[in-house]
Amino acid sequence: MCYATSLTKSKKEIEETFKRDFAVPLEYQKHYHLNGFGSGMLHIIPMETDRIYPSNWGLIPEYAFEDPAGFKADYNTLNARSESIFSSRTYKKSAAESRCLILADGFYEPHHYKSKSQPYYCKLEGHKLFAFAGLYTALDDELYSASIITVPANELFEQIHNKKKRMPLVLDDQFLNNWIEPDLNQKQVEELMRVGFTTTPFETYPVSNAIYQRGVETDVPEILKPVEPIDPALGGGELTLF
DNA sequence: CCAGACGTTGTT
DNA sequence: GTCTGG
DNA sequence: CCAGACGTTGTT
DNA sequence: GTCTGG
Repeated sequence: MCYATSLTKSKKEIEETFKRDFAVPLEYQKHYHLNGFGSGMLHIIPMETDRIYPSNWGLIPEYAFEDPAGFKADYNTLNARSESIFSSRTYKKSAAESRCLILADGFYEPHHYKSKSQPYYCKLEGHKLFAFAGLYTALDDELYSASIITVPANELFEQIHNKKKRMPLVLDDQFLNNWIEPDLNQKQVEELMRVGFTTTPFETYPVSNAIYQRGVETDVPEILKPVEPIDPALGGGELTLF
């Protein structure tokens, strides 16, 4: 998936880590569980801006600017598959011209076991900030829309996200600036998507199924508390290296 | 040719 | 706006 | 795990 | 009978 993320750090820590300021500081809010189907904002660094901007989650292509709500109702663009961004009518323009860094410090993946599902919270060692590779369009001067790129799951994430076996493209720190360089050609972007996934170890553990329920306030610190795994083969809490 | 798609993977 | 499918 | 599919396509 | 999807 990657239909839910977290960004729990302070404005100051985010600005220091990514060495850029918030363009619209008042828009920033921490999120412990930001649901892609909700209305909470992502925070992104669009190409050639050098600042951090709020962004709706779910890229609205330019051809749909007349009716963004109608488009959202018909098409799910929370994620964009790396394999098809250059052939997709919806994503190709952004793939070539409008890539972004999507700031986060965690995300949620569903794990399936005996016809049940349990979400796993996934974060980097030390709960460090990181950036997803993303695509965007500019809705106006201060608001964007964006999608998180997904790639085939690696050895860790195919155990966790064991149904779809996909994972969001978490960029290694060394590639952050590369991803938003304006003059990359298709081959270079494709190479970054192939080799850009972070080598930093992940820590993953199961959390409450409450994040699947409607009408429950899940965007609270307690949502990050580990719970008992339903799958005995996948322990929780340990550092998983790969 | 023209109408219609254009997207991805979630749970109860 | 542009591509795909019927 | 268990239920359900298991297939291909131009028509009114 | 065996694979896929939920």
